[in-house]
Amino acid sequence: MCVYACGSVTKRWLLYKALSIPGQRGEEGIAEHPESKLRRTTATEKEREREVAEMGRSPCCSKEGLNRGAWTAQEDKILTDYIKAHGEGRWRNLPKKAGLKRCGKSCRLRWLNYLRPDIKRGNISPDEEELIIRLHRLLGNRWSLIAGRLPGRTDNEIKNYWNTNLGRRVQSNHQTNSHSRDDHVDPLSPNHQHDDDQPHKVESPKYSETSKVSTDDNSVSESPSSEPDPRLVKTDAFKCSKSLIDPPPEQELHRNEDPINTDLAAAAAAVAVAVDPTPTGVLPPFAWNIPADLLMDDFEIGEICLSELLNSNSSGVNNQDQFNSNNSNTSGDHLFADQGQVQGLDWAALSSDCVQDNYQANAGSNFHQPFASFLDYNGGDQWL
DNA sequence: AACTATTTCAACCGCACGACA
DNA sequence: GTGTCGTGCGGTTGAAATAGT
Repeated sequence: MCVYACGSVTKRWLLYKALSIPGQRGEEGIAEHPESKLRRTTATEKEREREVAEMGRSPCCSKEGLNRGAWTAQEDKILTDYIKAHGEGRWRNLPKKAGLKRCGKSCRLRWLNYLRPDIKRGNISPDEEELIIRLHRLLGNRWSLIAGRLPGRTDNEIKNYWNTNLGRRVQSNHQTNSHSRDDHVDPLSPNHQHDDDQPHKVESPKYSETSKVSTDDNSVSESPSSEPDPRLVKTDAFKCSKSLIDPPPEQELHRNEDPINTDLAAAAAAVAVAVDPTPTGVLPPFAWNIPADLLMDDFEIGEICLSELLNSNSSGVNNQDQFNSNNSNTSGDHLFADQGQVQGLDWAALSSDCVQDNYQANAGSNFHQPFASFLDYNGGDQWL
């Protein structure tokens, strides 16, 4: 348990520091926590690594002789200089070439989460916070997708922010709401006055409990009640994995998760990318698995079959061509409807920047209102 | 001031995917 | 079809910082 670890281990660590037991880590000789070192070199761990290696899958790097833990300024500089000179990628070989005693994975993480020049520093703004909440409502714990909508923010940062701030607030707000449903105020809705304006003491659950909210509980963290909001998005259940691409057997679907919410989440994730594809945006493969009738029923998108939207080329250059090509190739068992179903569709509207224009120009004639709101037009200039 | 409890967030881990041989 | 590699993702950990007593 984290509580135990944070308390007693820290105590022993302070004692350890006070006694100045020598320990070296990194080039600046940062002392490593004695227990963490113990933990990381247990026999079972080594055995597991060996087992994995014997099974044919080598570990990402040999962990012996590598620095771990916090990065030093010198290491940062070496990594930054190397990437500036040679570019990103080839992470496995990077440490050796750059002269770093680090795992390639660690280098990648350090670069992506900390050293990248476009990283935005500083606190999460109220606007960003609202965006995170709304995106989380749509996407669940798809941190990388959420981060993709927040320029300069990393998935790790957002994940941490959610786990330490928002998740807890969402949970406590939900409890508040369930006690006073009649007032029709959603404290986390975009229209609600921001919490920063009304500081209040949040009933602080133990940290470990907060973590459990997003991990052990298979539902979205704001919904512990017995009557989940049907729009809510499940979290763990729709991790982008093969299980979503290959439809599970019927009984599997009904095992322990709500397939509707699972598919809605997939739809939401796909739409979030498809509507405004970024250079890094990719169309999630599980888009293929979304039943068209389900989408039609739930989002009332009229002439537009959302599955077409989901399968539209994220580059958005010529979606009609892409559609035709996809349909004629019949490469997969995807869910394209009859092409006639989408006649009259403004293909250009499916490309990134045109969605907003189209909505404004047609006032929902092509994009029916529920769908438009699903895409989350913010009422101003800001689109999700 | 000293100690303890709690929170934050960078880093780590295992797993899964796509590409390729 | 299979195995390996390179990469990305989400969950978890724990050292350090901060708040509370």
